[in-house]
Amino acid sequence: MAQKDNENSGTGGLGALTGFAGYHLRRASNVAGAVFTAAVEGLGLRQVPFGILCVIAANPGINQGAVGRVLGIQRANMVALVNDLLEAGLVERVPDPRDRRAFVLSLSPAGTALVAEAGRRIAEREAAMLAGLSAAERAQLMKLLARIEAHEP
Amino acid sequence: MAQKDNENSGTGGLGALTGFAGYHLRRASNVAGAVFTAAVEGLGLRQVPFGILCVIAANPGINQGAVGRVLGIQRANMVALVNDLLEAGLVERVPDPRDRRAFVLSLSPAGTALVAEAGRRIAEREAAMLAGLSAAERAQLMKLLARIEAHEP
DNA sequence: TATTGTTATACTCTATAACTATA
DNA sequence: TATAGTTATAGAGTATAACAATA
Repeated sequence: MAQKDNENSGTGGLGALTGFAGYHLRRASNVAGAVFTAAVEGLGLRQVPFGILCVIAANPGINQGAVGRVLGIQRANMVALVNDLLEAGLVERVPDPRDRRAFVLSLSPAGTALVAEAGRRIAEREAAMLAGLSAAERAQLMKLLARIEAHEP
Repeated sequence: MAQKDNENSGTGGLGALTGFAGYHLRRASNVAGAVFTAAVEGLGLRQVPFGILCVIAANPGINQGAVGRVLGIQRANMVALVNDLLEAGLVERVPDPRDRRAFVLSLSPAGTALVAEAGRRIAEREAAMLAGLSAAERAQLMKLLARIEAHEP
């Protein structure tokens, strides 16, 4: 019998794992993470801080708790992340005059420039990553991912 | 002006992040991870060790370096992962008679039972996660993710 | 020389509990 | 009482460099 040299040809030997969406989401997410890392090489930027910068850029005056809620980051974890961005001179933080518990966040000129430059590079690399997908397939992918993101476990 | 209470209605205030596949892959992967955790509650199992068990189940006699290559796990990180599975009595490891550097891995009866039980639970929860997607959409999702997984950054 | 398994190490991301000061 | 920010801590996942034994 010349068929079936390999127990699981076509699945890479993944076995039951092949059918689980969670596994493929995690692997694909890791690939996208590597694409991100390659794209921003030399900029000293990682995925989560870049996300924070994008949210602040889109919502100047937002406070850090709200940023965390948008991105699904715990308040406790936001502290060090925002501190790093402050120390890097990418974000400015001033007390909120209407709520003395809170701080108002905005991007510095350097932060604005970095988001723009990183965004260009990431878009370029992601386009390469998705080059095998038609425009309709890319739109479909984003739609399907959005529906999974909306799921409450 | 009743329009535009929110700067970015529809995108959740994500700004430029909205257009990046990597962001949505990471968020969707996190949701799937939470679904996994809820599914296997009480089994003492996490995503990566479950993946290892599945690969060993599908490839009895495989060595740990090969498992790592299938799953994209560094050799160095495989050591502690396999040791944990050995200590938990889920995996058996015997020296490879044909290569004295290597060990041959297989599932113990407990490991086989755990993979079966966890697989059932995960399939059930993933079905709920994907309940809003048609069968065609689910197939499309898996196909698109597989193409991203195949990308070399 | 290359590969298997190993140790050591470090960083990123996520998670929980508890505290403070304001609201 | 609830919320904004904070501290401390822990665990999971991923990454690199270097080593010994074997191929």
